Amino acid sequence: MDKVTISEIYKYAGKEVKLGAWIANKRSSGKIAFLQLRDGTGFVQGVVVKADVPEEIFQLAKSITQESSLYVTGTVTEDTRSPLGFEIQVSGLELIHQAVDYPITPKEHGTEFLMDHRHLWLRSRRQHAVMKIRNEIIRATYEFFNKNAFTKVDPPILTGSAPEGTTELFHTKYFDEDAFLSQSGQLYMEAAAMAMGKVFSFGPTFRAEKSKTRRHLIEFWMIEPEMAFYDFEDNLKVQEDYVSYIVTSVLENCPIELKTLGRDTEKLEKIKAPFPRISYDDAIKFLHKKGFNDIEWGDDFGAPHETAIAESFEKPVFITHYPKDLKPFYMQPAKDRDDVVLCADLIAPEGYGEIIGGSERVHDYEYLKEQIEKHNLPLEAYKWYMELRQYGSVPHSGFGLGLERTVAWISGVEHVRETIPFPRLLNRLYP
RNA sequence: UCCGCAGUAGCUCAGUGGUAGAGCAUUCGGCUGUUAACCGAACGGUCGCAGGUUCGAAUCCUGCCUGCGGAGCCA
Repeated sequence: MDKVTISEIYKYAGKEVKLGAWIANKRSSGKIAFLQLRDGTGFVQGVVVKADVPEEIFQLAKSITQESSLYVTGTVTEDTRSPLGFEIQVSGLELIHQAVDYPITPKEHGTEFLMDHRHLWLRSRRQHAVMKIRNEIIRATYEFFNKNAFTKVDPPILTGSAPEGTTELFHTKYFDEDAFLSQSGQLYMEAAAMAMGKVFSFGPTFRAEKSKTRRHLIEFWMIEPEMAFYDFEDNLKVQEDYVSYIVTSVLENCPIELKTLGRDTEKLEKIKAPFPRISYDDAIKFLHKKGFNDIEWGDDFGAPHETAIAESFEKPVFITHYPKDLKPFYMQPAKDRDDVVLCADLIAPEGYGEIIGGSERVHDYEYLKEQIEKHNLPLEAYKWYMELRQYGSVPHSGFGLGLERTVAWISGVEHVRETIPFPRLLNRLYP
């Protein structure tokens, strides 16, 4: 008899198998019991017929509690009544551990309760599906960048200086020195691009902001590619190819998960490069036409503005050429005008907000020095960064994609807190 | 940090001045195709905390705590 997982059960139709599983739910009547089994690879129903098994097995099936663990033996049968297409006609049950009073019942629960039990909530169908989609996006990310000759480079997490200085950083100690948790690996990735050509990083990022919305986490994961000899246009091309690639991969490899989540896959099918673009100038005009009188040229967009722009497109949309004063010091100004920079934010459809921020970087030493001084940043801390412009400086570009926002959008879940196994939120450091 | 909403059984909620309620979970009984199974019964309470008004407060008032939604900022 083969020991199998639920994901490969379709290969064993008509055969007897053994399976390690947990009880997700159970229904029983006097002479038949239905066990909803899960093993981490999927969900399948075990059917226990009183007349076909020893009495103690049937009694065990009737009395077994939610989330108890057991070994199940039985014959795999095709059955159209099963969503999976297969069931197990149970012949034997071997209890491993009886669970008592599992807190997450089949009825509805509030967010606070579920978050307090996040370590158990992950077992549910919906959370399982989101984690599988997150994994597929991670897998597809490595595949995409490897196929396109990028090298993965890992920037440090402990840093001595603030890359942008604007957002709040987590402060810690590095023996006797002050240190901060990384809020972006970008500056290090620029150094890496000068060594390796095309690079990407994939790691955690920390922002000590008092943000409290469905798009924010205190600790989140970011993918940050950086490419030497790539200008603004080349950069956008990589971004739309990359985003299209991960959406296609999820559609191909996670159909059951998307169905579990009730995701409208027709909307995802449309996500193919190229993506539409709108300049900041035109976006302001567009908003004025839409009746937004609370915004003028030079103001940053708020969430309602972003959503209004995103809603007029079926694909993610690039908002390009923002005013220089709204953006960090390292962005390259446009060739024909000095008041806007060669940057783009990619706004996801359906109100999920900005998933990418990217730009062409300044490669002129004198101009960069001017900008650092203008932003009142300490030159000494950026000495190594400026040296990249003293030894064979080249035009280069890069971007950062927020993993959790991307997972939320592709999965169609409302809040990013469900897209990371153990979210760190404004009021949550546990479990 | 600001604005709004909420806190009652293990969970989700109803109860808006007069004996503390329902569904789910749990336990017991019934049921051969259930899909949040169903039917019957039992068990289950410091009504967030502190103070106040009142003959009487889950209910009205004040303060505090916690959570949720949104804003700002950002990925």
